[in-house]
Amino acid sequence: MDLRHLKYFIAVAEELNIGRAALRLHISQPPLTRQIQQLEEELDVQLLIRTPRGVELTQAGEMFLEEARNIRSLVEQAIERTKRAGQGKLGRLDIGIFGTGILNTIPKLLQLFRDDHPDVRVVLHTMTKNEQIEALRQKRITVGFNRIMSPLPDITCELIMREPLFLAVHNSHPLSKNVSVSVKELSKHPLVLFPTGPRPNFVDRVLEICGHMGFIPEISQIVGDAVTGVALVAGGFGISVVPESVITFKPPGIVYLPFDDWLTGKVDLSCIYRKDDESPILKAFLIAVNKFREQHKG
Amino acid sequence: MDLRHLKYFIAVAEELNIGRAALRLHISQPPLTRQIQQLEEELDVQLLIRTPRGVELTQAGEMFLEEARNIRSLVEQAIERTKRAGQGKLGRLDIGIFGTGILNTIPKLLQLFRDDHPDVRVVLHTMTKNEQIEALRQKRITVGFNRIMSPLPDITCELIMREPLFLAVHNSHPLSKNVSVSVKELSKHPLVLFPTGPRPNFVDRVLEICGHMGFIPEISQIVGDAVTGVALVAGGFGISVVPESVITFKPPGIVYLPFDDWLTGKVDLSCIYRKDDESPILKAFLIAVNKFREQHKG
DNA sequence: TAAAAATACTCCATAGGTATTTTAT
DNA sequence: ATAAAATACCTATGGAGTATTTTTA
Repeated sequence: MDLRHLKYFIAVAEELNIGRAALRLHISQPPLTRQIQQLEEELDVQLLIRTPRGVELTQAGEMFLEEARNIRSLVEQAIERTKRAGQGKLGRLDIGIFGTGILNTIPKLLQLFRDDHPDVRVVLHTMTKNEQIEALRQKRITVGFNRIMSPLPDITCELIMREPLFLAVHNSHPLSKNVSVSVKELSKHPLVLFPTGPRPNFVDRVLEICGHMGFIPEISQIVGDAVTGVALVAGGFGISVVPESVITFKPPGIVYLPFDDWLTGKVDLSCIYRKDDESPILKAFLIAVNKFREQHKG
Repeated sequence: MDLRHLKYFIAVAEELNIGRAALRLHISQPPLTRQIQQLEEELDVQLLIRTPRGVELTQAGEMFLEEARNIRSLVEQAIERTKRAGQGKLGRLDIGIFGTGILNTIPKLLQLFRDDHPDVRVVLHTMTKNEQIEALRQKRITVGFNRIMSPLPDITCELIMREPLFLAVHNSHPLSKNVSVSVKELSKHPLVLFPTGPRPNFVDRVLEICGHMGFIPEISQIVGDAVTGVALVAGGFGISVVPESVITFKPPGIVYLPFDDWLTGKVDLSCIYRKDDESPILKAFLIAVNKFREQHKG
């Protein structure tokens, strides 16, 4: 039995006349008769009662009609869903996240993606950079987010945006009276940096910037994440440097200041994915990334 | 697309290797490759990622696999259900009933049928003999039950059992002291008979028996059904004649007596159905009727 | 007797087979 | 270098067409 038999039987059951059904199916009457006979033979069931006016359905025929319609609609649905999945419109997107990107940028980007792909279930997984790479390779995630990325042969790293850095100080600190500061100020105060975990990371980026300016800062603490770092600053434990994303998080007493020699003071946010990943969902996601860049350029 | 594509795709998705799947399907590898390509082309979707080790599923492939399995099981179920329907094991049996048969005989017979056909829904419709015939012709019912039946060209009437008649008297009545009575006694007391409705019916059967014995009884009342008739006898309104089925209904004060010249005093219970009805459910029912007759003969 | 279904036969599209090539690690 | 998939080409099953016969109310 195949789907043709179902289609033919449904037509016959609806027309109650094999000749008319054949017309509707754009075939001639004899092959339709034979297909129905074949179906009856295969099922070992009489589906139709032949009358001189046409045919009528037996109880088994009624039952098979119902089932055939169910199958037909399930098949149509399967085709539809599969096509949509093939266009990246339906399915699941697993994303690895870590760090400050999640505070502002990533939600905006995901919003953009979900507007175009409401039926894709986006699942976020908090993991370190190395866990992301491992998860990408094992296909547990499709996309990761990172700031500092050494090049890898099998992973593509695509820049999403380049964010300026800000100084975080307590409002009791003398620097807090300025409207902007120089990177050189970092040499004069103990620094709270983040994150802990595998290097290189944002800590090294800050050290690199200081290096460009010709000094090595004094690090008072390295903490797990930006929120903890800012909380320490709010508690008077020194000053810190944060990407722009973080300034939406502003506990009492915290002041964020731009760097006036900020040209050097930037940090990237990138997304990473498997080089050999051709999946339509990833393609769709990268289109959203491009849109996001368009919106945030300049 | 047809069911072959689903079967093939499921095999490939399960083996994750086209060659192995082809072995399992007892076909060679190239046609299987082509069928899968055809499927992908038709759906305009990449279902498989070809690797040097075999294949793996894309997200769309995973989705289609799930759908394909659903369809396959629905098809299997459809075949199974239709076959069972074709054997009269599944479906619905509409039965027209009327009169005293329902008190004892019909329930026993239905019990027999349902033991063998638990998945056939038996629906009882109370209707007069003429309504039964009309309903049979319109296929609203498949079987009817009757006691007195004039032959019809399109309806078969099949005897189920021949029941002896009993006299129903009140225990204050002189006849109630006997162990059995003669039909002739019916000439000496006013008779309560049933049913009302289209003739000929049980009333005529009783008159016929009396006629054979050479007298015409005095009819005090004709009531709708046996239960009403017996109730009247219990209330002292005369005596009545009932088929054996009725004696399970025994209100206080009622005594049932067999006829000692009972050879003439019998009444039939028959089932009726369309002569041209070939449905397996009717066949199954008639098998149950035969079984019932076997059990009750002699 | 007339409308519909069934049968007889013919043709060709396509599923499947064999042999071989291409591909990707 | 190897295992698997893809391609090329051939064969033959069976679906569809035309003409005709059978059926039954």
